[in-house]
Order: sequence, then structure tokens, then C-alpha cells
Amino acid sequence: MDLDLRKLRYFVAVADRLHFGRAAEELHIAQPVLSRQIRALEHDLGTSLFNRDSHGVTLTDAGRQLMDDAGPLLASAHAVRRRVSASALGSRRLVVGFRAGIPVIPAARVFEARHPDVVVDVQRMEWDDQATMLLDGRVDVGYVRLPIDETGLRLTPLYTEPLMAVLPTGHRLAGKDEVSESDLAGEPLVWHGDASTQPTRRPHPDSGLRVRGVEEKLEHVAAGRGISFVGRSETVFYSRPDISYVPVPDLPPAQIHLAMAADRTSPLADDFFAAAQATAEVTAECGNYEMWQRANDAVSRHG
Amino acid sequence: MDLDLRKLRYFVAVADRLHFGRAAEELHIAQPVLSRQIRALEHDLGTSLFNRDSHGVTLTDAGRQLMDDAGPLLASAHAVRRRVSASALGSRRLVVGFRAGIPVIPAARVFEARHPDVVVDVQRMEWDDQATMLLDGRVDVGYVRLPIDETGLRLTPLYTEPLMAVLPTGHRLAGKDEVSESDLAGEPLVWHGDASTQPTRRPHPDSGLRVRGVEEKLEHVAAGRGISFVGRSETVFYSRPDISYVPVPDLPPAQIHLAMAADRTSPLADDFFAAAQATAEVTAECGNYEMWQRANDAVSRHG
DNA sequence: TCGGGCGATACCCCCAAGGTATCACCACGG
DNA sequence: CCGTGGTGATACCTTGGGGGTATCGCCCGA
Repeated sequence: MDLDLRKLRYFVAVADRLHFGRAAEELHIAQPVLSRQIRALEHDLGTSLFNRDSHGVTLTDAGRQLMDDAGPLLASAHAVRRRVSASALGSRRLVVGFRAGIPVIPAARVFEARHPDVVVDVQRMEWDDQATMLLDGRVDVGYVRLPIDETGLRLTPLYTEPLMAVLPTGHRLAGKDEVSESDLAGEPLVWHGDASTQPTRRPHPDSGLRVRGVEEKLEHVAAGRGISFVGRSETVFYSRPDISYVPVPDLPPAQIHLAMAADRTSPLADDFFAAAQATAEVTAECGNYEMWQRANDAVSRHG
Repeated sequence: MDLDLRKLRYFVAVADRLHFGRAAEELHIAQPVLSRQIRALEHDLGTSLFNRDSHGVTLTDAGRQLMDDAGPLLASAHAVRRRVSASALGSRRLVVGFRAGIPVIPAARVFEARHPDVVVDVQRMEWDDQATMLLDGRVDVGYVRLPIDETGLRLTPLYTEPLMAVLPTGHRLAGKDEVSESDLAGEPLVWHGDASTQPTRRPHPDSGLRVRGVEEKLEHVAAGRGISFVGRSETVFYSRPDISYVPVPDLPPAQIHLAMAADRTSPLADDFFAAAQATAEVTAECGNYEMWQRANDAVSRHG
């Protein structure tokens, strides 16, 4: 009658590896049990999900369809459990996710003014888990950078910011007012999974270093292992003496969106949405290094 | 470990009725079983979901939260099962839902030109099930009318159409070129659940007749039991001699959106989206009675 | 031809979901 | 003040399914 989420989880494990033995090991159950559970799921759905050839295990059409759907469904179930647990503790709390460089403070202030009893908790996200964290309820609402798989999400554009090249301070282009993409054509690239900071197709997409967070990226660039790109706001919050940032005006700007799980209704999250949209200008301006300099200059002149 | 969807379904039954015995009856299980299952669910979630006072059963905060989330989750699970079954049959088929008066043909033609092997199936929806049908997979993509609860849905605006008053042919205003809302202020109203055709607040919202489909609405209006409103396109597809339609320019127009479940990824549905957006103009124009008259006149002149 | 890898089968145990009978509690009427 | 009916919880039984181990059947490569 009802879909069995345990079996679904087992199915995902097998479909990921296309190998019953290793999937069973991963799930900490015996292989025959897994075989039987998958058979039961197939019986339940009235169709076979795997082709068991002598050459190995492959997905059927139905299996592929189930694979597409299983992830979001399991994530939703996880999110439900998480939210119920949270509301059981009576916690008036909103978890806001953000990508590196995006300040949550402006919107949080406005939000907390309207909801003095709610604590805004922040949680940094990376390119490869921003969607998952929203879908499985680890964050209630998040500032995300495009591109993102918007399956199961509700996105609202907030603002854009220009991209900057990340160069070691000693680099030949380090002092320039701006560079073009072609100026950097020959440089080795420190890859970030986030395609928003991947300008155009490079000849060898798997050559060079792959990093996950900004700090690692900067570390590699500072060590001279390559160059990279970041959104302008990151230059404010991650400034270091051995790194230079140079605008690259001919690259399309990075898009910052606000996102939440599409299958939810939450007055708190809605109000945070409103607060974030109201403060989008301010939030964007926080990423403007010139603005901070002008402000600092004004203070020091008056000091 | 995993949420048990059967227990979740049981929970919804109890929460709907706030009565264990009747919920058990509805579920076709014995009442003690239901009590035990709910206890197990509460234990699993680590919190109580119901307050069992001597005065009856009420939801706790956690229970309310779970109630908000349970419906969409169960609908998603249902949708997954449905889609897997469909793809098991190898059926290249896309089910398009539509509200009364909205022609699917223009978009379907464009879509079928690109996917000759896919059959476009159509399914009429009413105001009260349009969201559910999209969420539980009975339709893959749908033309919906606002307002709609967009939880779990992805909406794209297509076009708007003016509202028309529905009057019996003998009505004092039946022949007019247009009427204003105030002209109709005293008339009894045939209520449609769909608020898109409910102009402003009426003094007694539960007075008068309540209907579900257009045909029933027209039947009542024709019988002189009241007046009503519809989108302009419905006047084309539901024209009858005993009913007159009169434009009401001072009412805000009805909004037609295209919708699909947000937790899905489907190339077929995406292509239908594209086709529907490309043919939005034509689709809207199909609802223009004047256009059809001009076309008919041209044919008869030439015939 | 034979051994190794892999999924399926056979056969156990045990827990949980289903059932029935009954209890505990409370509101309410006589 | 005491039955009485309604409601959820408890006790106890049966059964199906999820967990395990041992083993088979099959195919492939040495």
C-alpha cells in the first residue's frame, strides 16, 4: 500500500553501486537480505528495477525513473523528521544557509526586529551541498549561488555581483584595475565545483586542482598553483596579503538567489524571504570593497 | 531510522478526525492497533503528537508541524509510485491537466511535433483538486487558475483573461456590452470554490449555492438560482442558449499559470513547458469569442 | 577444467503489525 | 451517589516479514 522508505533507501544504495554485495556492506546488512528486499520492492511496485545479467547489474527504465525520484523523496522525509523534532523542542529558531561571502546580517536584523523571540541560526553551505541542505531540512532557507539544481526548491532572484580573478600578489596582472578573460587564457585554474565561478570551458576540465571551499582555493592560489575566480563579495570577507583580486568585467556576473524547499509552508521562512528581499540592496553592497574603503576613509579623516 | 509512511498515513487519519475510534474505522483497522501505531510513531519521532485529555484529542505543536508536512510527503510518495508504474509499462505518455475553458491543443500540437512518439493525454481538473493532482502524479503538468496553494509546485505565469458575468438569458442585464461589479451587487451568487471567479467579499459567504464544476454552475444560473462569474475562455467552450455572458471590466482578470510538481525533473514536462510558453498567445486567443466570430464570418462570406 | 565472484535460494529466529478481549477513566443522567 | 456509555490504553495471541547463516547456480577467466 504505502511505499516503504527503508526499501527505497536500499534501492538507492544498490542503484548507486550497481553491485548487491558492496551495497549490502555499505548498508550494514547481509547480501541475501538486500536481494530479498529489492525483490520485495520490485514486487510491490509491480515491475523489475534491475536487469541482472551475467555481466553485472543495470537499471531498467523503471529503475531509472525511481532513481530520479528516490533522492528527493528521501530528503523530504528526512526534512519532515527534522522539522518535527525541532518543533518538539519548542525551539523558535530559523536556520539560514549562506554561501561564502554572502552576509546574512542585514536580513537577519530586519527579521529579528519583527520576530524578537526567534533565533536566527546561520549555516555555511558549499556548492555541492547547498541543494541537499535545503531539501533535507538542515537549513530552512538559504542564500544560494547559481547554478543550482532547482528540483524541489523555490528560488527568488536577489541580486548579482561581478566576478573577480584571484591572483597571487606577485602575479604579473596582480596590480591591474581590471583584466579580461583572454588575459588569463593560459593560466592553470584552481577548479571550484561551483560552476558560477567557472568562466568558460577550459581545454582540460580535469587538469589542475579541484577544491571545495574558498579558503582552500585561496591557499592554492597563494601557493602559485593556479588562479581562480570568486564573486566580488568574497574579496571583502577573504582578503589576505598574499592574494590579489582583479575585476574581470567581461565575465557574466554571479547570481545570488534565495531558496527554500518547495514542499514547505512556513510563516517564519516567508518573513525571512521578505526581509531578504527588502535588504537585497544592502546585502549586495556589503560585497563592494570600494564602499568599505570609503567608509573607513571617512572614519579615519574624522577620527 | 526511516520514517514509516504507513504510520504517517495513520497519523493523518487521526489528526483529521481527532478521534482514534473513527479514524481506525476509516482505516479499516482495529482501534487498539491504531493507538499502538501512533504511540510507536511518537516514540520514533521522540515526541508526543497528541494531547489525550479527558476532553478529547488535540494536536501538540509537533503534531501540527507533522500535519503540515505529512500531506505533501504522502502525495510525493504516491506520485513516485505512479511514475514508476507508468515508466514500467514503457509508456511514452504525458498527462496534461487543465481547468475548464483552457485549450491544451495549441501546446500539445507543438509538443507532439517535437515528440512524435509521446502521447499527450489530457485530464480535466477542478479548483479543489488541481494542486493535489499535480502533487500526487495524476497529471505531469497542468494549466491552473490562481489562486492555488503553490506548496510543492513550480508555477510559471502564462497569460490572463478577463472575467465575465454569467447571467440567465432573460436577465435584465443580459444583453449589455458590459456591466460593473456594483450593477450585480444585490444578486444571489452561485459560489464556485475557485476564488479566481469570486470577485469581492460578499456579505454572507455561505449563503447561496455552492458548486464544483462549470456545468453545474451554468445549470444553476440557467435555472435562475443566481448569477456567477467565469473566465472569458469558458464562454467559448460552454456557450448555451439559456446563458448570457457579459464582460465585467472592473474585475481583475483571471491568471492562468502552468504548473508542475517542484520535486520532479522530467525532460518531457520541460519540453511541454516550453511548448506552452511558446503558444501562450494562441492559447489565450482561443478564449476570445470575438475572434471565433470573425473567423466564422470570414468563412461564411467566402463559402 | 576448475576456482572465484556474485546474486539467488533455503531455512532459521524474532520483532512488529494485525487481531480480540478487557481495563481505566470520565462525563453524565437518574 | 451510583450505574452507564463512550473512549483510549493494556494484555495477549497469531502471523508475516526483516534480520541472520549456509549454500547453490551460474558465468567467466586462468
